[in-house]
Amino acid sequence: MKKDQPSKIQKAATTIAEQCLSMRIRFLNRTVNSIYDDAYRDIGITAAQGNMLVAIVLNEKISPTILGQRLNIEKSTLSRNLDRMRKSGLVDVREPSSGRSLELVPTKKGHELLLEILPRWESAQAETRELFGEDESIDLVGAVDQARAKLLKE
Amino acid sequence: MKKDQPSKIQKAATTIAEQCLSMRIRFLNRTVNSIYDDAYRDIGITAAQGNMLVAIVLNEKISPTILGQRLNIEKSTLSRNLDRMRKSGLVDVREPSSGRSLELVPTKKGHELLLEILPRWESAQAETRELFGEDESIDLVGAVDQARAKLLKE
DNA sequence: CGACAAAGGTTGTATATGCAACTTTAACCG
DNA sequence: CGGTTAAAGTTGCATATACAACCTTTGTCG
Repeated sequence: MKKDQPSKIQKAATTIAEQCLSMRIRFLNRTVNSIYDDAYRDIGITAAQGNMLVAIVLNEKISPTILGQRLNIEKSTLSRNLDRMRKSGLVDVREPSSGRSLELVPTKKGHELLLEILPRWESAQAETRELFGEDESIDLVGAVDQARAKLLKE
Repeated sequence: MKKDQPSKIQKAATTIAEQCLSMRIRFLNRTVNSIYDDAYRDIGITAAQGNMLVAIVLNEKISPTILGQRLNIEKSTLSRNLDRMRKSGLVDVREPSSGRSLELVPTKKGHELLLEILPRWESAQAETRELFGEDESIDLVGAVDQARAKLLKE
């Protein structure tokens, strides 16, 4: 028994399903970040907050605007994420010492938390590599870092 | 003038920043999905909904539970996403004809929307490939599809 | 058959995200 | 120096996401 000829609509759906990057990146995002969220859960932070904390520790006094450019996070998103991190005592959001940019500074608690994060990160990172294969993981780092550099240059 | 010896904390932050997959996948997710969201905005859908619609068109009468397994979307998330798509007339959520699984069926509007989606998807897909490089895009599709298959087998 | 376990969904709560509109104020410029 | 512009942030609203707790109903099995 022959199937019906696939309609234009079916063909469109097939093409998209077979190639779509958005679909795959969303899948990747849900799957991988749930691994990191699980790993960090017992120390009361999320993957999003862990990542931001790392960036702030490496860039003391960075402004939200610059941090947002580096991570490509929209300013309103960042504003609220920082608010949560401030409320849970991970970062200080200091008034500008000059100009109009706020200054982000990790608190003592924020610094110390990094030592709790590290082993959990290692385990989540290993689990992710296991799932997606060593080689692909490495390519991903390179590809994203290259794209980030390109976006920052613009 | 010599810098201070980097502390254990600084080293942890550096290691994570240089290698973390979670951070890069979040970046990728924000960056790429905003391209697709922009492309679809004028037809009133999001990348998330476009992706789900494609999956439902290719799998008529699929149940939310199965769809959730395929896309690795948590059932409560899916429940609310489907609710929005039902409200905007893209899918019917039918009562089970047998057993207890709902049946998802694209509406006429949902089907027709795919023809509007296709050219917008092509343009977003091209823009994404441009940004991340042809080769990396191809690897990404392969790597994610492989991981999806692995997760489904479990 | 009747009790119970498990599957399928929904709802409460919270985080993460982005767009649009707004406020404030530094910075610039005539 | 005063007026305008644009940068930096915040707030309102909406979507996407997940965990936990719950409700229903289907199977199952003694």
